[in-house]
Amino acid sequence: MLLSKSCVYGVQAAIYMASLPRNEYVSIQEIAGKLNISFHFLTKVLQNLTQAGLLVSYRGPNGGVALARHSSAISLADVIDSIDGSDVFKECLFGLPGCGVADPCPAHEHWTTMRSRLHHLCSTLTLEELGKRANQLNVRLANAHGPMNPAKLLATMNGNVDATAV
Amino acid sequence: MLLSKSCVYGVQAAIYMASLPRNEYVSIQEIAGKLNISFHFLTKVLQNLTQAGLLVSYRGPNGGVALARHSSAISLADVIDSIDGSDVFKECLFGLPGCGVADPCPAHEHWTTMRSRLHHLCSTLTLEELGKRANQLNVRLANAHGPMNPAKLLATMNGNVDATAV
DNA sequence: CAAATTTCAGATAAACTACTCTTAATACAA
DNA sequence: TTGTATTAAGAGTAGTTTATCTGAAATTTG
Repeated sequence: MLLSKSCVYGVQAAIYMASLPRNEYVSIQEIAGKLNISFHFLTKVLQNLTQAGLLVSYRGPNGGVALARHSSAISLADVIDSIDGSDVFKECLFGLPGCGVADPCPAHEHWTTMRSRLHHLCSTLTLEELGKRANQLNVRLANAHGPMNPAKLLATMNGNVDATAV
Repeated sequence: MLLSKSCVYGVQAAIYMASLPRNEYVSIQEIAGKLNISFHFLTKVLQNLTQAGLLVSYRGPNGGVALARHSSAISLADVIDSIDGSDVFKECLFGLPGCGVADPCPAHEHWTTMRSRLHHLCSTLTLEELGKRANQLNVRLANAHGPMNPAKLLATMNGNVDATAV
């Protein structure tokens, strides 16, 4: 996949925070519960975002994490950058180091135009917009709508997905 | 990265074959040598391509692998499909299973247009074109121009890359 | 037929990613 | 001050990907 799982978790958490009516401290436990993500793992992921200055954190009762800026001032690219690094938007399609105009790979020209479009999309997509969409009917943020029970789990394992493809 | 390393190796090998003046059996050892890839690993990767019908193989002296069709009839997407699977061009940005019009993620609309562009690019980029480009001056296919010696390796580790960035 | 060359197939090892667990540090509340 | 809730930090575990190695099967050449 384009993004690492850590990165996806971070993005999902950020969108969840942006989807709340007000920007306030939310405990990581709550976020992990809503998104069905391992609490301990999410903790580590969100540390990246606080260290990058995208989130502010507060320890102790009623503490948690909150967006450091208004959701309209944080782009999807900001979040991706902080977790997976900016290589996603810079890398050669074949991962060749130093691939550039002076020493290109065969797909260089085609890929750079593609890649800059991708970068532009992620840079202009703000958490505000994504949060608004997340609040719309029939839009979901995480894997399952609720906690997975054994029956559901078995159903998905048998390929019985509850939604149609594109 | 978007593509797995196995997939990149397969693509590089396919482009190398397409860059040759005539389509003939080439030993995997030769390809691995030219591209600085582990011979045994490349062998396993190319087996995927032969099983997918993109290559034909021949055992014994003067044997090897060759393109099963004309290089203009094999797209980059064909090769990617055969190794990494077609999920690359179908997957949700966040990897949510069943993400579609009925049950979308917040980024669904934006991502699908992006993804279809990517798919279109890879489907229309043929090995013929990529092979031609590979034959042009200053275009390279693989990681290093020659085998890496310890001194070179050390130099790159110190950030001394022999090519300029975009 | 024997020897050399090559792909095919499977076992093993190393490296990386994803995840879990434990212990600290911090802040509030009774 | 003691207990509790919360993030921070880091060590440890499991699974996947990447890479290496060995032997077998196939095919040509002498």
